[in-house]
Amino acid sequence: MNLRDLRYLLALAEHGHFGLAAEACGISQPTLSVQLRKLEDELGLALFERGNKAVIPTEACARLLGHARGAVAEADAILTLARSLRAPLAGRLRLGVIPTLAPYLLPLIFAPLREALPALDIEPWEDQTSALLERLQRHELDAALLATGLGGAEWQSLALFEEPFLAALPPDHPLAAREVVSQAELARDILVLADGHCLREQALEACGHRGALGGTLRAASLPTLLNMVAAGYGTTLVPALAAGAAQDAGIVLRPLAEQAGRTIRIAWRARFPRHAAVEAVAGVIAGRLRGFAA
Amino acid sequence: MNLRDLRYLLALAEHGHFGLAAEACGISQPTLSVQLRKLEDELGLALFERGNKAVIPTEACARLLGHARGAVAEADAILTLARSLRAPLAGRLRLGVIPTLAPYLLPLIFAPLREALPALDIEPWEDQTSALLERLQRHELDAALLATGLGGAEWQSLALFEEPFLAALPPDHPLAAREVVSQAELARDILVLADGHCLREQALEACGHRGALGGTLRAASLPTLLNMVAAGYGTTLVPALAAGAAQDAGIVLRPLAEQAGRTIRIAWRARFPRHAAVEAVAGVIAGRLRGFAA
DNA sequence: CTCATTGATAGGCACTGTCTATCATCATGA
DNA sequence: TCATGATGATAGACAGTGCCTATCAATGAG
Repeated sequence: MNLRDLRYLLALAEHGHFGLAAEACGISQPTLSVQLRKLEDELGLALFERGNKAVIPTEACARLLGHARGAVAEADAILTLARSLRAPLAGRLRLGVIPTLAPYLLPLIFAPLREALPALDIEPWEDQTSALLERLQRHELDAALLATGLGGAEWQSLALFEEPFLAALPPDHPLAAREVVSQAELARDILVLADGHCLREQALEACGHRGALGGTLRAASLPTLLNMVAAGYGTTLVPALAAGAAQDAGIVLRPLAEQAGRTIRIAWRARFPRHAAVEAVAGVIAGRLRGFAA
Repeated sequence: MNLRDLRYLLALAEHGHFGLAAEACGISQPTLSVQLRKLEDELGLALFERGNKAVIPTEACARLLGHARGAVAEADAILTLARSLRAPLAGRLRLGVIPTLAPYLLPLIFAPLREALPALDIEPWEDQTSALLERLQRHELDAALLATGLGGAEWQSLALFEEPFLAALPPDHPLAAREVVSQAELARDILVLADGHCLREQALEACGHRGALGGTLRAASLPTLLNMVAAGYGTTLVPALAAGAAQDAGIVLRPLAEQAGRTIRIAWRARFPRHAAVEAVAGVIAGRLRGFAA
């Protein structure tokens, strides 16, 4: 049995006339005769009583018609739904974002994304890099905004923009009087984020620290870290997008003597079929942040 | 798109593995690969993300799966329903019966029919011959029990049994003393049914009357006619199956000098596909009434 | 590095859905 | 009564396609 056969069945039941039903189906009358006979043979029962003036469904046929209509309707629903899903730039896109980026970047890009890709429904998910990659691998995310490069043929990624690091100092800190701060000076009383944040390692590396800091306070989030710096517990490096939040917290920002920063990338599974949507999102974000490093 | 394709789709979504899904569908793995690729091409979207360890439905696919399940379920319902409808001796059979027969015959045959054809659901409909034939023609009845022969290639019929006529007399009627009553004597004060009842014409013909009776009382139904005879308004002919009812009404019955009666037949449209059911019913009725005329 | 697993591809075969042409049946009307 | 038109069924030919076996390509494990 076939969806086509069911369409023929419905057409014949509706028209009560082989010729007209065949025309409605876009086939010839003999074809309809043959196909319907086959369907009757397959089902093992007479579906229509052929009269001289009319072709009338048998009672058995009448009881099948509802199901036939149901099957055809479901099939049509699939076709319709597929047509609406076909546009790669439409539908839900689950986008992971690391915590040191999300609160500062997302407000900047939501409006441009909505304007450029109105049919794309972006669903953000904030977590640390390793968690995001696991979710990507489990198909629980479609793409992620990260600050680390990643290798392996299973991943694909695009660089979006460079985000410089700035020295963050309490207002009464001796270095706050300088125009420019060197990493070595900053490193003496630097505070960093807790384990798992990629910014932690990147900040340590930028300052020349190699191992972990013993006994140093560690903040669980960037806002907390900024508050600790503002309260005079030490210094830190902040990514440039968080500059506004840092200043609001009462922190003094200074450029680094040796420029340092991180590259924000968007990453996805290499086999992800809707990579076109990801690339479109990448284009919008890169466009919005163009020239940001300067 | 095809029901088969949808079954493949569901199997692959369930197993997440081309080889296993193909085996479940009873086809080879390459066939499943090809067919699924075709379905993806037709729908214009990727349905599965092929990984090295697993084949995972895309979100678009997940939204289609429900409809696919629906379509397949409806198709299966058609197959199941067809299997149960296939038995020709099952299901509803709408059986017309003329009014001068129904109340006397039906009580006799219901039990044997239920026993012999338990799956057949007989739905009686009482009306006069012409109305029954119209309903048959409109497919509102499947068969009818009639007392008249009927010609034309569009009809088919089987004789079931002969039903003799008996002379029906008021207890105090002069003829009630006879052992046998001749039609000519009976005809002098005969009462007949109203127009439309086939028994009216048959009774008149049996008594030698050719035209209509002027000014004679006409009963709308056989029970009424029997009551009129019992009350002494005149005589009549009753079909033998109504003998019990006539005697209950206080009527004296006598055999006719020249045997007369009517043939009860079952009739159906020549093209009716379930004629096997009608013929089975005919067999049961004929068997129950065998030897009735004697 | 080698081997096993998994999905994709190629070529060939058989089935079947479709067409045109034609027939059989039946009702209608001159 | 017979010709005519309408309707569905049948026959034969052809093209499309679903399916198989054989094989390849990519990937991951030992």
